[in-house]
Amino acid sequence: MRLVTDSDTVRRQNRGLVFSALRTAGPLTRTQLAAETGLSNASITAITQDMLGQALLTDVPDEPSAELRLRGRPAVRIGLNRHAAALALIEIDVNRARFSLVDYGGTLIDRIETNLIPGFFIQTAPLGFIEERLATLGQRNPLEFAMLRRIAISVQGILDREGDGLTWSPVAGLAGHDIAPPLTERFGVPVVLNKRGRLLAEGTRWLDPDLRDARLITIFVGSTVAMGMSASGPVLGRGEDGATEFGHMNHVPNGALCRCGTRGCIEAYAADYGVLRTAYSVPEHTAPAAQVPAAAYEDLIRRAQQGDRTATQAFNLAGRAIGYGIARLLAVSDPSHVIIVGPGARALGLMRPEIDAALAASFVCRVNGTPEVRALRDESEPIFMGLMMEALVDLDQTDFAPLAAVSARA
Amino acid sequence: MRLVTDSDTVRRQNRGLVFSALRTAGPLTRTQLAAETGLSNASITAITQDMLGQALLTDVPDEPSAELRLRGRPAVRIGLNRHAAALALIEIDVNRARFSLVDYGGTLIDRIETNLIPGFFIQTAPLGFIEERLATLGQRNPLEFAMLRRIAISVQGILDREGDGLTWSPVAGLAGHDIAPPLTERFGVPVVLNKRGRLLAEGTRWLDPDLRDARLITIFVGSTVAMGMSASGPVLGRGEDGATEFGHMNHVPNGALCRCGTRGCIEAYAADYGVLRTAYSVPEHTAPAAQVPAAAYEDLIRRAQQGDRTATQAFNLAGRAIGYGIARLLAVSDPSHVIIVGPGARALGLMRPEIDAALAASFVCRVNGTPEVRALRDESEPIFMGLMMEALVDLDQTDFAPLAAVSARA
DNA sequence: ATCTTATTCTCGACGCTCGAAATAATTAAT
DNA sequence: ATTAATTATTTCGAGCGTCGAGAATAAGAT
Repeated sequence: MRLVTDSDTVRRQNRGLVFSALRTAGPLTRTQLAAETGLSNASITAITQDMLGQALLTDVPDEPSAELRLRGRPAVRIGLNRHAAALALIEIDVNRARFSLVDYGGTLIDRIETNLIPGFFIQTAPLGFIEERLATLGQRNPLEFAMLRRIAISVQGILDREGDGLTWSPVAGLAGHDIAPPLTERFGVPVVLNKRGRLLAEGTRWLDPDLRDARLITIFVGSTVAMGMSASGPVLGRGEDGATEFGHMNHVPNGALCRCGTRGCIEAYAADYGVLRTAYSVPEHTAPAAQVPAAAYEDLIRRAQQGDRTATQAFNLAGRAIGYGIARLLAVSDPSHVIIVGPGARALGLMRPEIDAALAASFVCRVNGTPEVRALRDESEPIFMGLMMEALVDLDQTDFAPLAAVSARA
Repeated sequence: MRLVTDSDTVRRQNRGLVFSALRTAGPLTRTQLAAETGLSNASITAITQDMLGQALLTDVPDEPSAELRLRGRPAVRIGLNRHAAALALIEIDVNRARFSLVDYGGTLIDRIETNLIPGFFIQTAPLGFIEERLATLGQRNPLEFAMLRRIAISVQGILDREGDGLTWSPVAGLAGHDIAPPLTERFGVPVVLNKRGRLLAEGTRWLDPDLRDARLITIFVGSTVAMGMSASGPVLGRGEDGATEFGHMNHVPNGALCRCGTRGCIEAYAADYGVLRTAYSVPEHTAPAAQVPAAAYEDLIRRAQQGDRTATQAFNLAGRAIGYGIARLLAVSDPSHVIIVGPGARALGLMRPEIDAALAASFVCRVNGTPEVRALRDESEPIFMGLMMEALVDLDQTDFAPLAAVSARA
């Protein structure tokens, strides 16, 4: 439902524009800011004056190495004030949890990392685990923690309707608890759960300027298969954000048994356990391994690269599952780029022939051409980036852009 | 890219709200309008005064049968002025073309209907055909045609990037021509091509008030299989609107030959020609029939309903293709309703067991539940409705909402 | 006629953007 | 050193659209 627009909305929108310009381009002069946002110089002056007054922005002393000094009044750049806020970012994976404290400028202040054994959250309640580590971060950085404005969590699985917890997760023991409300209660700030797949896509766009305007999907291939979509405009996927259950899209009716208990999911062919199962000729209806050692998967890739028949065949099947999955997705969405990330990215060369074949055999690709498929090795960086930028932009737009001007007092 | 917001934007947005309220609820009093839009009475007075002055709105004389007259100043309802504009709507199907002239209130003024033989547009240039009939409409209704503001066309197939024409269409001979620009040139109004699949979904939402807030997908099953999505917010599918190539989503790698030339499309199993091919045990790699007589398809439904084995089997395969298609779609989107329309809607009973089975076997349905699947017999009504409402709302928001106030002169 | 009541209109204030003109802070030229 | 030129930023007043409060309007009720 569209809402009434008034001068409040105008302020929020245009301040949002200023934040967004500074967030993407870094510190800018007022003149650049006017050009970037499309606002007039007069408005930029008014807006930045307010924001400086509220300590959301700060003057950036120009580097003295100003070689190409122009004539005229020197421009002074202003940027986001790092000390305006702090955020806690939490990444929960199957085998690792990472807690980061960052400031409003996106600088890492402190970090706690914990390796998790499979089934860890069956023993230990996730909420307590999280609270404890957040408290530690708070004790170690009391000043910054006082400025805490958001807790953002990256998770895998399916969120419940309100986004308070998970209804299902590949991380055993994580689903079924209310996570966000108790944390909000305890730390007094909004808590957001984000799907890792989408963050990956968002983060990838932030990290590569060439992709800033791309409509891209990322496909994580590793212990699971997960997809995320991201584009500069709004993107819809499941649950109105850009996260999907791609890995559990059916590939073959009644096919291989997946960790989720269903048969024929893409994941059952393309995740590490699926590839290993095929490679070792284990019947495809056999229960999947709970966890695959990274070394075993790496080893299989090496064997396939050296021409081992069964290993090659396993990656062919994986590529076929992913390829048809993408082809089917293309019937309802049209990304410009497809990026394969995670451990499986190293095997893209092995899977590519089958992926390409599947795409070539699809009607939409024949008519509209094929999106660019590429690999990206490290997924940890983009996920963190996506989580952080998502939270920062949310803070910009939701908390700071609406702030009314502090009227000047005599 | 988000744009600067100023008082112009405010006016456009809020006027858009007024149009939208009147468009969905019919004539309203100023007080109701204020409640519906959230604007203050003062603003509604100002806005409606302008719009009345520009003859976009008009007083609706209250029905004298005002039984329950309240005390106080009687409220006077205002509604959209039918005579403010006219629109030409064109629906092009495989076997029929329909040209309608409607007014700003959505009332049909005149209509030309033509049956098409297969391959008609190979003989006759589509553009000339369209121009000729539009000209006829203009001659028959000169007064209304003078108010023409839009030409909106419903087509099947894949639009080119600019939306000027089609790159592919199941209507032979229709693709490959520039259609919109010459029409704009000749008639001096914007011309929009809309994908039939999406219009169907939009129109269905307009026709059934219960579905007004649903996230729905419609699947047309007949001579083709086509899907559209529609929801109250923005919906993204292929090409950023809610239209997709669902019918050409792969169902079985290297499967039955589709009219599009690809193998294994859903359509190759579920469109009329696919079902007939299966029912008559024609090899699935045989070239599809160019057109299936409606009677032949009806007949097959009757035979299946009477228990004929091969006929039943054909509809089972069709249901399976559609069911897995929906299940795969659900991995990346989450509609609340799935509506089967077109000739195939009569066969939903025959296909439903396989559709339900496919959904039940999917992971997402097990976790999130199954969307409601229902049939809708007539597809012509919702397509026309969707085409009309789409064009009217576009006219409201694009042309009329931005109109500045006519400043009062002494 | 007068009172009551619901609807609509009028008026002044407020908040925001904008263009134009003024001011500020430099370098280049004299 | 002073002045001119140049670029960046601020100030000022106008314009526009919303809003709340109170006034005007047009009935029914008494």
